[in-house]
Amino acid sequence: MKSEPSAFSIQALKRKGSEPWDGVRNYQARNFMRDEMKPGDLVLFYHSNAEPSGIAGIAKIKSASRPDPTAFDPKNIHFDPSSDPNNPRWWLVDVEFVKEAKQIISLDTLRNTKGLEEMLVLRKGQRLSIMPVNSREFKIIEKLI
DNA sequence: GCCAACGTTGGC
DNA sequence: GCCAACGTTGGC
Repeated sequence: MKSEPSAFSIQALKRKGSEPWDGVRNYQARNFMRDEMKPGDLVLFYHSNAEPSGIAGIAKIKSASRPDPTAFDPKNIHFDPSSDPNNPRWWLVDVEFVKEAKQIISLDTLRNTKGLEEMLVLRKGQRLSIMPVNSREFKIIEKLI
């Protein structure tokens, strides 16, 4: 799961303990949260637009998916007037802090680590903010954190 | 700050 | 259903 640290960092998650992953307005990313993520699933927390960009820690899915309340709040920047409360368009999961990396696992490091060649986040033009990681890749990265 | 890559919107 | 225009993402 990606986040710009200037907006919400792994340190912010550590401080707060957990956080509703609201504001996602991309259908593919929503589908991962709504349909695929289950409480207890582990997450790589990625800092985008950062210095350096890379994996900043590990988090865990805390809740089952639920409608994103910010979509119904006209004052919220993520308000979506076409999302019907009776048939919510946008969903979120609550994410819980697990671990902060001793140092960021940078994109450069990821690219140079054997076994991570196929990682989605390393693909050119990949802008998706939530994407799956396979368990083999996860284990390799877990050792680096 | 630049800009390539991509997703979404809306006229037709 | 096509596709140009537009907005956003995110590495650099």
